[in-house]
Amino acid sequence: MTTIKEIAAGVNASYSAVSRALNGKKGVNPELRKKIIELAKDMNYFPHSSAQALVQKKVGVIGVIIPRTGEFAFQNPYYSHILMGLSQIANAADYQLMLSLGDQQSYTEMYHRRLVDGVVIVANRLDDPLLMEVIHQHIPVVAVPGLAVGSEVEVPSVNSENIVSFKQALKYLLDLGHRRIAFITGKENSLYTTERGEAYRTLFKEHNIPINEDYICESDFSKTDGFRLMGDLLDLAQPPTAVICMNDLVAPGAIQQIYRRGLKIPEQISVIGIGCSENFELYHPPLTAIRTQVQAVGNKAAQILIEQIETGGCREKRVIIDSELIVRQSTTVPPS
Amino acid sequence: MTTIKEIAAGVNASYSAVSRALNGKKGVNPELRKKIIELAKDMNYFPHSSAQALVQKKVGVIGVIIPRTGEFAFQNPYYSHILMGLSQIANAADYQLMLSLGDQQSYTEMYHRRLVDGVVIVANRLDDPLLMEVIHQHIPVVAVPGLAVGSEVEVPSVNSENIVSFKQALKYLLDLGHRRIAFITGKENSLYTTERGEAYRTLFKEHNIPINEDYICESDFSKTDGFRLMGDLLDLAQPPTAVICMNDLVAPGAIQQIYRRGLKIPEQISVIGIGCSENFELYHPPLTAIRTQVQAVGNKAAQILIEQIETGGCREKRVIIDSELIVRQSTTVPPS
DNA sequence: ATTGTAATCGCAAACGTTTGCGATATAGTT
DNA sequence: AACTATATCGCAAACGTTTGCGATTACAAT
Repeated sequence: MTTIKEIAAGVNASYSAVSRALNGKKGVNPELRKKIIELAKDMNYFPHSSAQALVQKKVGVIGVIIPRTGEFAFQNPYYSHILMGLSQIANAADYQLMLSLGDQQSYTEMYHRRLVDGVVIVANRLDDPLLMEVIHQHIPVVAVPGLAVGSEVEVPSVNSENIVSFKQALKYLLDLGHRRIAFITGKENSLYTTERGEAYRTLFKEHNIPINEDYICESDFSKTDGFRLMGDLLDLAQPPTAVICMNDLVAPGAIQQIYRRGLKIPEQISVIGIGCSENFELYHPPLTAIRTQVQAVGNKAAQILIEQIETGGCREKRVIIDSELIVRQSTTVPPS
Repeated sequence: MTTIKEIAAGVNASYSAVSRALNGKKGVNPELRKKIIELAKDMNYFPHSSAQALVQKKVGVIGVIIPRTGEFAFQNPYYSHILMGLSQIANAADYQLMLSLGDQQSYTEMYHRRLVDGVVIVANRLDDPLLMEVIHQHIPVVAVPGLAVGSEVEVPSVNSENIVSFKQALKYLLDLGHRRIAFITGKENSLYTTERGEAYRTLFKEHNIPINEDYICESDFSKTDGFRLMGDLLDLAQPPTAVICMNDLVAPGAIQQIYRRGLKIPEQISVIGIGCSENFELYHPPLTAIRTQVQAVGNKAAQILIEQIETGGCREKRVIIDSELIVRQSTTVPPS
């Protein structure tokens, strides 16, 4: 471990000269600076980040908290996309990512211990206790996907667009002639569930179509649950002619159930997916889906958080990243 | 930010008394200790980790480096399982996880800057340059999956069992009567590719079956490539009657290609997967697969790394976690 | 020769901990 | 009463940086 002192001794200068030289600050003779920089490289010097953090009051780390709701929530490609997105921006701004899986870690504690300069909370529950802690503290934080609009607490958040694109998908199915449209949604208190559920209900009301509550079923976001619930749907006396699946896990689960029953997609049932998967066109058949740009969500979240850390403020309180419906071959007119 | 000094002032004691009390060390009067602990809680005190790191010469963070080989290598559930496994053990031992995606971060730099106490490198390339850096330094490190046996460099590593289970799967297919057995493998310089490829060749030689090189095709581990290569295989004049897929991404890609061609599994082609997915039984049909216990790999890797950090040594140089073949319904006798 | 200006440089404090060591106090033993 | 053993406690150094401030120097302008 070579320190700044050793370099100082090596060139017969003071610590401060070395520090200034290495940090590109003025006040050090050009040729001394050159000698310092060379020696530092020769001695394989790296600044001790803890020492820096102590005096700079900043560690250069942002925490990423992913609460473990089910056993394997982290399995969801949603999370890897978020992480990729965060990583890109954070690294470019010289921040590291500290990952906290599971529920044991309080982000408040991470911040108070100065392990991190700020935190992005990937919380899918609207009433997430971790998220609620934020109210009485003012800690740099950004929530993904954030709280519902009109919620009493105000937290900067980034989210993919849920409502317009979902209505677009529904409308597309209605236009094809579908009326028995199922929606395998997520857990009750998730923002996605709330927003899309409302979109479903308002659109049906706008079109004066009665809502069959049997067609809206709550999953735990998992493939297993997609499989199970699709089974329930197909067991109904009047099974749906189309189904929209909440995310990248529910869709393959549901599709596998459909094939298990020996049904054909889209001839006997139309399927629409939602998610960030790059592989929808590889599905059998290629899957009509709402493409959410989760990586872009991660990008934006990192950007907003870093802005908070460095300026103390935050211009954008609630950012929404576009989603779009891409029609492929898993949807067609309902069977007659 | 409440510091130890403020607490000391609050109870009219010295910093050292507070420190000792809070760290459960002896040498402080029980009732003073009680007062200190109470006040610390009241004042919402948390130790400043950088200050601790400076004096303890340890930051309590382990780095996880996941080199970005393709654009989205991180998509692979392999990585989330590793992370879950690492997280479990690390958190239990009061370590945090620092995640470095992409190739820009040198783990050597992470260590030299004292951002981390040690590093686990998730490298799938045997000649990974990051992994090679380790040779001349002695830094606490563990590689997943590690280098080939007999490699000149010796790095502690953890891996899932590749050879025995793969031979078992092959033998199972041979016993069913298959001779045209394809293997969609990974990239050339990956340990998995190497070990399983060798297993394939030796077993075929042992059984005096000529090896058709067309049946062994290298993927980039992605679903897209699984899809593409399965297409190539089915285009052969003598297409295989069975195929083994490298990982959790290649298998669904290949299966989707098979369905795209209108073929039936397993009647027309048998499929075996390999991976850590919990969802093999949800596949259509339920997928015969080698189940690798990647989360357990992560557990072990964390344990070994922490042992290195804390004791300086490492008893287990190369750990292998069992894999097992689970026969489900995607395999049967070859079509006549 | 004097003053002014600017650049270079080092001292020392500060960041918030932990910890060895010596000082003091208390209790116990003879 | 004298001594020992033990427990409690604070001082101050140490960890490796950064940085404000004052000191020094050089050089030009007066």
